[in-house]
Formats: sequence, C-alpha cells, structure tokens
Amino acid sequence: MSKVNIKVLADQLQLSVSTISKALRDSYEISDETKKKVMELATQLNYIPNPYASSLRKKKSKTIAVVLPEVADNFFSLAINGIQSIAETKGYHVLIYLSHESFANEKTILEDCQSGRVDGVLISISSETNSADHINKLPANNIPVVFFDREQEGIETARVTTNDFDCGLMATNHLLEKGVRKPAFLSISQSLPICLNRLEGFKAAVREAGIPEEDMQIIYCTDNDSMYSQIKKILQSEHRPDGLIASVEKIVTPVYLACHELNINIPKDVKVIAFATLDTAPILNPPLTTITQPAFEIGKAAATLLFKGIEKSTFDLKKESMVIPSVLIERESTL
Amino acid sequence: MSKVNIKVLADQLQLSVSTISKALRDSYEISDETKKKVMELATQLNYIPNPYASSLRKKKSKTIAVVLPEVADNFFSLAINGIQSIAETKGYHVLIYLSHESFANEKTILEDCQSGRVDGVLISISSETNSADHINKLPANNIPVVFFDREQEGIETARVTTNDFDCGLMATNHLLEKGVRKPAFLSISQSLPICLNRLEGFKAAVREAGIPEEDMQIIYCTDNDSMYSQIKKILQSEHRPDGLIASVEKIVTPVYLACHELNINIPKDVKVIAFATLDTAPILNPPLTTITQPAFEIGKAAATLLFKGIEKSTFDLKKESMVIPSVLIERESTL
DNA sequence: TTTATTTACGAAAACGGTTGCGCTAAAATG
DNA sequence: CATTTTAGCGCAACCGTTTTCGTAAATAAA
Repeated sequence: MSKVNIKVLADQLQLSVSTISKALRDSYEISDETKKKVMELATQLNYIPNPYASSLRKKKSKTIAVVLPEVADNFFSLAINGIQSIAETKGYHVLIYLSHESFANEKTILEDCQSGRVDGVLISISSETNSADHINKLPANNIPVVFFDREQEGIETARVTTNDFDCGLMATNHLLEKGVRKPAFLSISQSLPICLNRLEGFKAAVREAGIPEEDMQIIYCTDNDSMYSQIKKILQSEHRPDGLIASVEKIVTPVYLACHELNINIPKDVKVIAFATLDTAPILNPPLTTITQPAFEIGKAAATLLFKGIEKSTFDLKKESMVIPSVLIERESTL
Repeated sequence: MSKVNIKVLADQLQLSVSTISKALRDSYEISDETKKKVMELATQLNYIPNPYASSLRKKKSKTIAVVLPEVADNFFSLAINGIQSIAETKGYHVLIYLSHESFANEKTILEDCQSGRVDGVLISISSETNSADHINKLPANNIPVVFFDREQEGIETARVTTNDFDCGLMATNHLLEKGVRKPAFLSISQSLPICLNRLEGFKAAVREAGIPEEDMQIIYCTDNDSMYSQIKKILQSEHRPDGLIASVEKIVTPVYLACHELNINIPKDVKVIAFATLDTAPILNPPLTTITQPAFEIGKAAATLLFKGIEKSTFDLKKESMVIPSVLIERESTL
C-alpha cells in the first residue's frame, strides 16, 4: 500500500488536508494556483487516493457485483465482457461471484452485497433458486438489482432477457419444417424461467402442429455428469426422437458425442438445434443450427440499466424490462 | 445500505462500541454472556459489518484483482473458475479487470491496484505488454503479484505457467511424425512469452528434424478481424503448408473455416493441432487434436500462491514458480 | 489483610478521505 | 470611507470499525 496520503501532501505544501482534498476534486473553493501545486506534488509523489476511505464517507463504493452460476459457459463469458465494457466507461469496479448453481451460495453472496460493498447487483440466478426473499432484500435496502438472462419471478425490478418463448417456438417450428415429427426438448431445470419459457414455446409449436402427445418428449438433464449417458439412453430407446432442442449450450457436446458413438447421423437420423453462443458452431460436425443469444448486448444493456438505477434516483428500475431478441442461424445440423 | 451498525447495537445493549466489536470478533476480553447477547441482537437486527470501514482500519481488503486480456476465451473462463474456487474458501472477494490486450489499459488498472483496494493481484498480461515497470511497482508497494499463463520477464515474482516450450516441441513432433514436411506456426504476438516459448519449441523440433528453412513458416495473426483472410491467403499460396500449429485457441475457428471454404481437407491436405481448452474439440469437423492446458488448475495454483504470499510474510513469492504440464490429446485433425 | 493478578469493559485515537461552516483579507459596492 | 461581497483556505466532525490503553471490580496470592 502506498504510504503517501492526503496528510503527507498537506504537510509538504503547508496546507490543510481539506484544502488538498478539495483541490484534488477541483473544487471552486480553491485557487487555480493552489490546485496546480497540489496536482503536481500528487503526481510527483505518486499519490493514489484510498477508495475505501472515500467510500466510507460518501457511502458510495463505485463497485457492482455480478452474480452468476458459472463462467465456464460462453454465454456468461460474453455477458461479463459486455458488463465490463460499460463499467469501465463509468469508472465502476466489478466483483464477480459464482453461485455454482447453488441456492445457499447465492443467498450468502447476496447477504454480503448488503454490507455497503457494492452499489448495485447484476444477477443471473442459480438453477436451484425458486424463491424471491433473499433477492428482495436488496432493493428494500436501496441496492438496485437488475436481472440478466436468468430472472426470478415475484421481484419488482428491471430484467434484461431474450425472447425465450418466441425462440422456443421458432426453434421447434424450424425442426418441424425440416420434417421432424418426434421432437424432444432437453432442459436443465424445472424452475428456471429461461428453460420454462423456451419449453412453453416448444409446447405451443408442437400443439399447433398437431403432434400427438406420445410423440414428443421433455427431458431433464439436471446432472452434468450423467448427461451423456442419459442422452445416449434416449437415443437408443424405441421412442427415439428425430429432432432435438438443446435448451442450453452445455447440452450440445454430450448430444454430438452420443450421436457419433451410436452412429446416429445428424441431420439425417436426428436433427439438432441448440440455444448457444458457441463460436465453434459453424465448424462442428455437422455445423450446428443455433439460436444465438446476444450475450454481449444483454450484458451491456443490463449494466446500463443498473447504472441508471444507481445514479439517477428518479429512474425507476421497477418499470424497466428489456427483451433483446436472439437469432436463429441455420446450419447443417437441421438440413 | 443497511442502517444498523455497531453503534446501534451498542446503544440498544447499553454497551460501548468497542465491546460490541470485540464480542463480534469473539475476543477473549469479553464474557460469554455478553457475547451471546451481542450475537443475538446482531442477527435479530440483521447487522452486516461494513467491509470498507474494516479495511480502512486494518489495511486489509480481503480482495484480490484478476487482470486479464479478455474473458471471451475458454482458457480464461476456466482460470477464473479456478481462482474463484480458492478465493471462496479463503473468504476473499474477486475483482475482475480486462485489459483488452492494451498496454495502456493494463497500466491504468495496475495503478488503481496500488490504492489499497486489493491485497494482491493475479495477472495474465496483454499481448502488447513488453515492459515491466508498471508491474514492478506493485511488489515494491507490498502488493503481491502472481502471473498465470501469460507472464512478463524481468519481474521477480511467482508465476504459474504451463510447459510451453515442451508443448511446442511436442506439437511439432506430433505433426512431423504424422508426415508433415512443411509446417507453419500461427502466432498472435511477437513478445508474449507463451507464444515465444511455444515458437521456440516449434523451431527446435523443426531444426532437429532437418526441415529446410524455406519449408517452414511463422505467421503472425495479430489482428482479430483480418485473421480469416490472412489464413486463407496462406492456404492459397504456392508455399502452402501441410501442417498448422495454432498457438492459441482463437485461431482455430478461422483455420477451420478457411479450410472448408477452400475445400482443403483436414487432415489429408493439411494437419492441424491447436493449443486450446475447447470442450467442443471432440465434435469439430474433424475432431481437433489439442494441446490442452490445465486452465482450472492453473487458476487454482496461482490463487493459492497469491494467498500464501498475502497471508504469510515469511513466504517468498520470488522463489516460487510452477509449471503445470499440458497434455496432447490426439484426434482426427492430425490423423 | 494487603498486594498482585485477572476479568470485563469503556474511552479514545486511529484508518484516509469528505464536507459544512467559519474565518480572514481582498475586492466590489454604495 | 464604510460596508458588503467574494475568494481562498482551515477547523473539526464524520463515515464504521479496530485496537491500544486504562481502569474498576472481582479474584487469587502472599
């Protein structure tokens, strides 16, 4: 820690600490001459203000928390980039917390966020979370919260999501148009709104198309480790689907591996479409048709909203809610 | 911000603030009876200590900074996970900073790190960085620094890297064994040690094998946007290589795309091996032979070292240096 | 019983900035 | 020339905790 503080500057210049403080913050109370002297000595001695002293007094930390389930996912990586890009320009610092998809962890993290450590929170909830209390405490304590991607119902605050229902519909219709008659929807959670909404879109499309109940499947792959064998089992069953919708990115690799292993041809035997931001999608075998979410933009938008909520007291986050549409990129996995 | 602080507790219990503080921290000076009363009221009123007040007084922030070029890269995502996993158990908070491969940004970030905001820094330097001064200031100011993956020479501190030279050698030898006679090495920087070391391995292997100078190529793809066309040009030239080594992950997609576009068959016409932690490697077309770096482990190891450096004054980071080997995973792109 | 020690707590000074208010001298106003 | 205004700066409280030191009462040792 740098040992030169305001007091050192004050002593050397024979001025009071308040004068130094004001000079550094370009206050109108201080003459240009003094300001210049202060600035010069400050840079000369490499003075760096202590942010925590300032935070303590001003009750502002210029820091936000980003709470997410994992970073080992392309979507969240890109979202973090988007968030950072905005935070940088605003002079904010970004604390990253990982819930590891655990509700208990999420709760602990959010508790700490009420300590004054952060001015606001961006959160994408864990797949276990299905209660709102632990999150509601934050706005109640004047800490603005913005959801991005994975939201939680029953909380009145801003959220930035993508058009999940429409995309579920779109993805399913795409498969149906390509001749799929026995579609299966692969999910990872029975409670996450993103999964539910995508699933609802799937159901709507299937109903609309008049697919009989027994020809469609909804499969929950909640456990990362058993995902591969679970998918293999489905592909070997007598009700083998001829079209798969992977509702999240991490389902893609097990699906492809299982198909290769079982000598099931994509797209001839089974067509595959996935919600993913994978940039290797075009070079997969075969290239994967994706519903690509604007991860970077979602991050940026969420951060922008949060900063408005933090800085403008007139701005009401409760009224804000953004939907940034995803795009379907057709490739050979659904040819 | 929660309005209940130590003073509120003190008033309600008719005790002094110092007693409360000590009770909360389980000091031996306080009777069990008082401690219990304090704890109870604290949880009842949902007291959450202000970390910045504590930091200010104790001159410890329980926070570290992670400075890296980008997060839109599998390697760094995994590394962050590794770092977080250790930080959590130690009760540390993690600030993420992105240099966007810019030296100027990196410098600004590191300057801020000297403010007392963080107790230590984990850094993977930008591709532009080739000076040490801005980093050396940190240890000089008693802020421990640990490099992970991308290090900078001329700085006496711990680093956690992988065996880049050996892997460069290994990758090249692998290609040569598979019949490659005109290898090309694709790099992104002329100064990054990871690139240089891998390149040195490449050179050594090529020399050893007696490949004539004119049959090997070293290509610098410094610009993200022109990478694709640059690679295409190389593949169309008369000196077309028959083996490619992608020294970093982000080169993979342009290489595959270019080959597909030009109808160049991997591995028949050109064999490809890449330094990458892509989990889609096995489902690419064709599956990609990789030198897979232990990103998660590197993150964990670096964080572990940093915390030792922070907490044990006897522990000398200068003497520490870890190499965690990468593994070559053979797939069809080099068949 | 006297003295020494322990136990349990409080007062107050830090930590490093920020900020409202007061003061002085010079400049502007009448 | 008397008076008000303004420019420029310092004093001191404050933000919420931690920590040193002091002290009174209770206990132990002499």
